[in-house]
Amino acid sequence: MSNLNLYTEKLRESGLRPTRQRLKICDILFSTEKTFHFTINDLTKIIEEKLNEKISLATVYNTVHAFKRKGYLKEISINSDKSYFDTNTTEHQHFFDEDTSELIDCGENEIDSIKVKNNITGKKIKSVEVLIRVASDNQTQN
Amino acid sequence: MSNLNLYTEKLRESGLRPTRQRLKICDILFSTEKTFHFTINDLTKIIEEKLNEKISLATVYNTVHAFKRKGYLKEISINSDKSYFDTNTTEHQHFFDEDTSELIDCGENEIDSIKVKNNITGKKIKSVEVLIRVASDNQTQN
DNA sequence: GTGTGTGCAAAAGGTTTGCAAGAAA
DNA sequence: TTTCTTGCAAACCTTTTGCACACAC
Repeated sequence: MSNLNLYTEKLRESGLRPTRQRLKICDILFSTEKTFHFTINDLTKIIEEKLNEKISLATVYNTVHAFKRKGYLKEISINSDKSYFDTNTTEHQHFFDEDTSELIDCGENEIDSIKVKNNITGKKIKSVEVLIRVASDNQTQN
Repeated sequence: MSNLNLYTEKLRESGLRPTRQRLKICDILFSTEKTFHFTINDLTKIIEEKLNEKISLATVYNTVHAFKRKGYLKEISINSDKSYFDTNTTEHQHFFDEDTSELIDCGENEIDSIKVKNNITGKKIKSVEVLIRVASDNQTQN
């Protein structure tokens, strides 16, 4: 609970009122140096465990989407029943470990940046997302 | 309804019984030269319109997943409430038009093939998926 | 005070499941 | 006749919505 003033300011700058709930979520998401990946469900659990209190599901959804809209979070495309979010909003790609359903950041050492040589006429490129699916070798097929 | 024997054989080879429902779905998915993208909902509608009959939702899901497991269909990763499938199972990437929620195939003219320089230790790369999100320029943000 | 944000419960939407009846081998 | 498949409805899960109350400014 260290950067409360910082978060308060950041939220206000974005036109978001610094409510208790939003500040707590900020604290969970942005107070560690390490970036991380999470689902809404993960986040809800972390809130309950770390803060020993409940923030309503609707509010968690609202907040996460607000933060995404403001560019503080990125959503990651995976074929999954649920949405994954990333506190690292810089351009980078991901490994997805199918054994554990875990996302792993992928840096420049792992993959060259992708150049789109021809785009669809009349459209603008919003993002280029790469997902490298991995699994252990001894995979059951079928 | 031309390739029924072909489909029957193909299904049998895969250990799938060539039922009436599966053959009809084969006919819809594989009898055109063009590959295409669809959601379960799309497919269900096509079945109803083209065949003037209903195949139960559960069966459509079963069949699509069976075909995916056998490698006759690919699932495409998009952040979406629904799953998209592709009858083109060769390695290729996609544009996703956010204005229309439409998938467009992406060939070698549009993007270089991706080389993964370093993989996660102990894991095997299952696939490398690229999704290029596009939208028209005059996009409302926030 | 006014406008936002929160919380709850209900609803929605896509997908899965259990199970009895039906078809293929 | 044994095994796989279908179809239906119910269940499930994630996400969204409506609305009254509470909070921020």
